[in-house]
Amino acid sequence: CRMQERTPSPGNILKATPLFAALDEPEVNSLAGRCGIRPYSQGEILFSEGEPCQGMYIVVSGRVRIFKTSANGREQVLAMEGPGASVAELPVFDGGSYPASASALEKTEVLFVSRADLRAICLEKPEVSLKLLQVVGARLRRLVGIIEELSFTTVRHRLISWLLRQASAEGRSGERGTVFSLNASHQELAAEIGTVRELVSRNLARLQAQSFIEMSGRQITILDREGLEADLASIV
Amino acid sequence: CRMQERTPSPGNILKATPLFAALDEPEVNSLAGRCGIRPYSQGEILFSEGEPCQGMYIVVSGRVRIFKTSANGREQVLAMEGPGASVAELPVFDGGSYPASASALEKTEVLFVSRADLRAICLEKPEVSLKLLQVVGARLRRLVGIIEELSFTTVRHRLISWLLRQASAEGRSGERGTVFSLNASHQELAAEIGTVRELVSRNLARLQAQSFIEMSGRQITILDREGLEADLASIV
DNA sequence: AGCCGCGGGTGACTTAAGTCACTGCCTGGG
DNA sequence: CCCAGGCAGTGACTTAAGTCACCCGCGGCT
Repeated sequence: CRMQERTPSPGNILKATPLFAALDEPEVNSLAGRCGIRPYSQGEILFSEGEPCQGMYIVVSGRVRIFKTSANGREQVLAMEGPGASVAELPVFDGGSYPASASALEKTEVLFVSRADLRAICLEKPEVSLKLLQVVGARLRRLVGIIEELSFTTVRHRLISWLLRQASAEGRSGERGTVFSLNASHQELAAEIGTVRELVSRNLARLQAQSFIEMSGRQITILDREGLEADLASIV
Repeated sequence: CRMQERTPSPGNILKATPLFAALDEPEVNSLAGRCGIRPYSQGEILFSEGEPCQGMYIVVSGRVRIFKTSANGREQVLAMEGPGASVAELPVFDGGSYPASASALEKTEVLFVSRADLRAICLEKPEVSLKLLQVVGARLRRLVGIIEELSFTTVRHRLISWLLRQASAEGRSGERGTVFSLNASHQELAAEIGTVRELVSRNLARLQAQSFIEMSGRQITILDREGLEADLASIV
């Protein structure tokens, strides 16, 4: 079902991006002329933490992963953004450097909007700023959620949350429960929930031993959704 | 040196708030007429997580603490805001509820700006939106910093960071090192660095035993700043 | 004076989290 | 076809983190 063979033009992308919904035809075209499409292959870095911020990115196709790296090589994922989402809107406005790094999870295309262009648009069309603030609000909520999970819960808890989220996002209902496939490696999953590979492996095994889930290959079946939810609630 | 006896008028406060620097005299007055000052006593709640967001607050005097509460009663501080800072700008724009709670750390006065008023101003004066985005950028950076600390470091590490931060913010240099007074209870400090009272107590004691710091009463002296910084860096 | 009650200190313990090392599997490239 | 390299599973261990219980001391209150 991958039918998106051709890259759309910058103009068409901008028109389809909620952020710029308030712009009219000539404005979109003017902006489109000044921002280019950049292709990235899997694993490639869009920008690294600490670099001066040049502008904002809009994901056209593929997925972008935003993350922090620790001194000893561990990673913590802050966000994953798919088509239509914007990346690094904020450093554009506070003049600082990028607070985290970004890489392409798969083959990815992004639209790049320079600092100056974005600021100009915001001054001209206040609705764009409001939309931006809305987008940023959602991002802030997610960060607060991460802090909450890291501060208050265990690895097991975070893993269960992740499984339930994944199941409701990508799961099809099978005869024995909701089924979905694990696209990420344990390593990657560990970075998303803030721990290390081994703990992901062990906790998954334990959940299977407790008959909460079943794994075969990259396939995961949620056998006991209520049980998992109860487990989340019960941690006192 | 507490000479701020009288509460200034809303208009004067707004004029002194960087956020609204772009507004001219009549605009400020118009806004001032529509927003009121609210006084809070120590420990009082401004708003609680999950409540629908009515508007934004600007701290006039005192300090506001923004925090999350866990099911078992633990707290995690997300931010502390003093005079001139704004609180809860973001939920105004994404229409959701407050993502965290806020309480007054001391006797505090805040200015309340309603959702509708703030949005109206942003549409009229795009510079205000840009300023808002800048403020929000700083907030986001701090949240990312908290995530980094929680995900990558230990309680000891976070405590040392806190001590060094506090020392450079409020410390006077004494003969044996930088001196400052611990205003917060161990309980409060624990909430700020994301742990529990007992660990704060023990880690402080251990730092004193290692001659990194000295405590007497609420007074803390940083005896070996370089040592503490080296300790931060050495955790591999 | 007596007695809360809060904030603080600490010993003893449990358990989660992380580290290290090694094994095995599977897959894609030569 | 075979082998290297990435991914995964797991045992054994160390240590940080948190929990529980109890004690102390001080300040305010009646």
